[in-house]
Amino acid sequence: MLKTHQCGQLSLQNVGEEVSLAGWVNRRRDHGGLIFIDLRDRSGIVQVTVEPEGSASQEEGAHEIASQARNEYVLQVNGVVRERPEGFENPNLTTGAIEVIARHVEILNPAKTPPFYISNGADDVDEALRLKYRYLDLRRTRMVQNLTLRHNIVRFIREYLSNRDFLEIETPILLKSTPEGARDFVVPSRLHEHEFYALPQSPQQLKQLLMVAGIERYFQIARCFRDEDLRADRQPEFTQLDLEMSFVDAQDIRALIEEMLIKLTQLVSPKPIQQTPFPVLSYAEAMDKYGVDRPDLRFGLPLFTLSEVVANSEFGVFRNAVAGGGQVKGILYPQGASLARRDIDEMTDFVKRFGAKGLAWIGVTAGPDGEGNYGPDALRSQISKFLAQDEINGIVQASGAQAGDLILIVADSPAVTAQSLGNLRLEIARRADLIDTSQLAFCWVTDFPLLEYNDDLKRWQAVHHPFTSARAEDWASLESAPGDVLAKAYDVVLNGWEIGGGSIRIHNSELQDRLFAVLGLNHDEVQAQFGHLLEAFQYGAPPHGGIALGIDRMVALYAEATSIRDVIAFPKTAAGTDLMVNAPSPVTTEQLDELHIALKQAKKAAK
RNA sequence: GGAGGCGUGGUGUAGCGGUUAGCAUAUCGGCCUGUCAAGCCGAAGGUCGCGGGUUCAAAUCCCGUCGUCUCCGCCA
Repeated sequence: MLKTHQCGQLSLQNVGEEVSLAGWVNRRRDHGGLIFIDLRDRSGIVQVTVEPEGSASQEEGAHEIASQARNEYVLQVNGVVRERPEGFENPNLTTGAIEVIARHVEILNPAKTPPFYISNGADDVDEALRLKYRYLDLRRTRMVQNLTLRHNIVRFIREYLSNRDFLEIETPILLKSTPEGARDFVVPSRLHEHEFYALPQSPQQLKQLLMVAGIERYFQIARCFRDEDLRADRQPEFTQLDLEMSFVDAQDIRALIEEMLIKLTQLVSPKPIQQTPFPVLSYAEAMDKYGVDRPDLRFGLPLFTLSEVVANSEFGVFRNAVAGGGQVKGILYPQGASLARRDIDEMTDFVKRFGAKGLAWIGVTAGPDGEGNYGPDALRSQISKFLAQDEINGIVQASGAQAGDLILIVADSPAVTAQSLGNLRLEIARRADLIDTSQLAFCWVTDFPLLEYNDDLKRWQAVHHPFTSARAEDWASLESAPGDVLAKAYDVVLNGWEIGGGSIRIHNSELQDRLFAVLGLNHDEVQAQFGHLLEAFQYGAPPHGGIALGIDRMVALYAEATSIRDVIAFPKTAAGTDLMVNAPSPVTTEQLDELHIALKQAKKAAK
């Protein structure tokens, strides 16, 4: 070993010891006589002090070598740990009470000047540059911390589940394409002309087959692949804690995961959990109150329904929305009644992104008059003149608005209303700074619909996936009222991010056949896609269910990163490219020939 | 597939129709024994992403294009 200690671990305990350190020059302060070098390794930073040339503390030449060192040079330093003289401690450094007086300094490797700052904590470097030089970006303290946190989280999960009799089992990466769900990444087969593997979107079918195999308790830290467009919280390849159990019901899995998340949080986060046991909301409740199926419970601002109040209003926008099967719902902007018109216009544009045609607003500037009415003097609104007095009173009452508050209203289809107000709720919280970031707000969302109607395909589709079981009492209405059937499915949500979801599966091939029939899949299609699974279920499949947690998102939340890219060592850009290795890239004609592949004219080249 | 933001010395940015393209920091040289965002003096460093257009004149306005970020669609 070139080193006896890690830089960041030295303390007053080590005073007097002769140590060998090796690491990178974080910063150098050359006073001509004295030279200070902040030496950095993964553990942290320690100050190396090189005394003037000829000092008894050092070998000949050490000062000269130290004066040649530059940022990011790789150094080995031998010297004695010394308590810093009084008044020269650095409280900003964990090792700030001591310093290492250099006896011998050696440059193990010089370094080019890095293309961006590594040593200053600022996070303001162009991300494309960080990604191109990711190996330098990862030297930064923040990134080392994120990778360490990720390791600790995964290690805890492995231990927790192993202690509960789970087996970690690997499943294939080269697998089979299924047209359902996300777009697959496909891999051409050399040995089988014109045939392809697909990378798994998740190990879903394999973990169910492991249950048929009698494994009973399985987990895997699994890489998953989906060829869909990216977002800040979505990468084409991502990591899930994939888990499946036999002989359980939804509550068992939820209890297991909830305990794991609570213990994990205690281990890796200084923040308290807002509420335990985790609140449980039905999907219907979540949509009604928050407009999303992954509510951020760190703040209030519930949506309220005004459909009944304005169903017969003179105001056509409201009346027609209700008459057409839509909804009129609102949200409160606390102390927003005096917002500039420009702010309101910005929020109107904001909800239009989600399909809303407009945003009605009523500023409540004063309390009601003696008869309980909110008259013109108490309101600031572009629509109040179209509304009857009792409608206005009803709206204010339903909103719970106090003087000074602003009521914002959307009238549209239930889907558009929910989406626009659900997102507006987050926007208001950001604008008014209402998000309590000192807590972690977990919750469960349950009782999802089993099926949703796809207007484009004119058929029913599985909301979760086609192996999800309906609630026992709902099987009877599968064919008669598919849209009303609720699933034994559950999502776990943290601070408004869906961090996981799962379900109890169908283990009975008769019920599975009925579901496929409702999904409009004919026998041949089912056999081609899922035949192996259905056949397996005929050999004594245990009742089973599971869950998958998004590791990248979890780590990002604990790390307070805004993008999962910051907790992935080598992530891809929003266009799915890797800027460091330059992927994807063309392959040679020889490679294509072996794969029996001919390329069509590229779209770009055709122009 | 669509919408929007950004692109100026290595890095971060100012400039938004006429500037010698400014500042900070990094880099290089000199001085310096207690700094920790060290300091002081000096130097070097720019095809203003790329292409076209408008104009007497473009970093600046317009169009296209490339890269990147965010969002919508998409993500069982």
